[in-house]
Amino acid sequence: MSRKQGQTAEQTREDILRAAARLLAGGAAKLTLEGTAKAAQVSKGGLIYHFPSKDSLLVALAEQTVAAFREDLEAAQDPLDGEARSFTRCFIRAALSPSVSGQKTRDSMFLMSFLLRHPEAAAVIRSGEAELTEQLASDGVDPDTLALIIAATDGVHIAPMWGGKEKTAAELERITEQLLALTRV
Amino acid sequence: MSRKQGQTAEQTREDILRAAARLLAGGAAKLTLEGTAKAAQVSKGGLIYHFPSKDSLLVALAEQTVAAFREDLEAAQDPLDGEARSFTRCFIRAALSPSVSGQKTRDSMFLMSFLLRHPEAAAVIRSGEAELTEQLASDGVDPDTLALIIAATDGVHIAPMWGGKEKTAAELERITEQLLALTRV
DNA sequence: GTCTATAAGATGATAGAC
DNA sequence: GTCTATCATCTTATAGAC
Repeated sequence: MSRKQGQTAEQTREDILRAAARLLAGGAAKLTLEGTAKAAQVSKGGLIYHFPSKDSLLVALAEQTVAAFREDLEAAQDPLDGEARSFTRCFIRAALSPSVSGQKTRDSMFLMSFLLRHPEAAAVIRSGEAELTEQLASDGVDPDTLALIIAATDGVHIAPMWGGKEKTAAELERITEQLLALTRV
Repeated sequence: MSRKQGQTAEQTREDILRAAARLLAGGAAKLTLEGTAKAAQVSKGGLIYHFPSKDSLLVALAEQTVAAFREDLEAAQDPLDGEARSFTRCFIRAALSPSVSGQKTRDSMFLMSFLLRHPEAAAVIRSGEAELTEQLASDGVDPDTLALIIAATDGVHIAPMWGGKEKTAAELERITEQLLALTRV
């Protein structure tokens, strides 16, 4: 009894991941298999066919999140910026670009903070983060300045969780400029 | 059958809140009444006497968290700093002082991100945060600079959740100096 | 490849003893 | 003021039909 007959297994898998991400983005306290299945318009059994355990679902979600930021990073590369410390500037633009930050920030922070409470998913996120931190550390920016840059980009994303308003594109632009300037001293 | 005979009700209440905070600080995915009671060395029934519902426990935890930061803020006031924008500097020192940040940051971030998923507790935290934001906004610092300061202090606290190492006292000092300098231009 | 049914365990909350 | 016992509900996961 195939409900999603027109779809490949891969498409159904993505439907499920998208549904789970959407539920968590809203700040839900918990994610249940049944609730996720309903939101993805799949039966609970159907979901479990694709993700044999809850952990496997959360790990897939974490992998998707890490991969998405990697793509944002590559999209933010500026072929004209051949100077020193260009990777750091690329990171700043990727982290603060309105297309990444606008609207999606609060959502992805809720998602991340949820995943970080589940050891297996947390390991995926932390290893992605460690790789990024290492790349940044070896880009030549003064360590204290780099610490400030990383803290500021993280902080921009998290503010909306406290209830702060999302930054406008103009505000993001001005923060981006302040941080970019720090890499050019 | 009073197990905690030597204690006042208030002391038992605090034992329970402390135990709950400790459990959540470790990044636990959920907080159960039974687990909390066990950690506080009280029976489940005993806990429920003090906190009639789980929500009431979480709200008390949120109130305690907000009040604690208020106290840190007052302790960070510098009677010698009578110049303009001194409240912003007070905030920077309070948020980044090693006694507040060291070791406690990751823990309190896990606690906060948990409470923010529970509407009633989240409301307490967000209203405390709104009050603080308003005080900062009216302290005279340029809005874009203030945005950077707030983002950076938030970011310093959250980094350890991603797996980043806690900042050393010296590193905190240098970030503090960079931010304080921004209020004096 | 997706579904139903159900087992097995955990959880929040109540009632009432001491 | 704190405890035990119990209930109703929810949740993950399995087994097996279609």
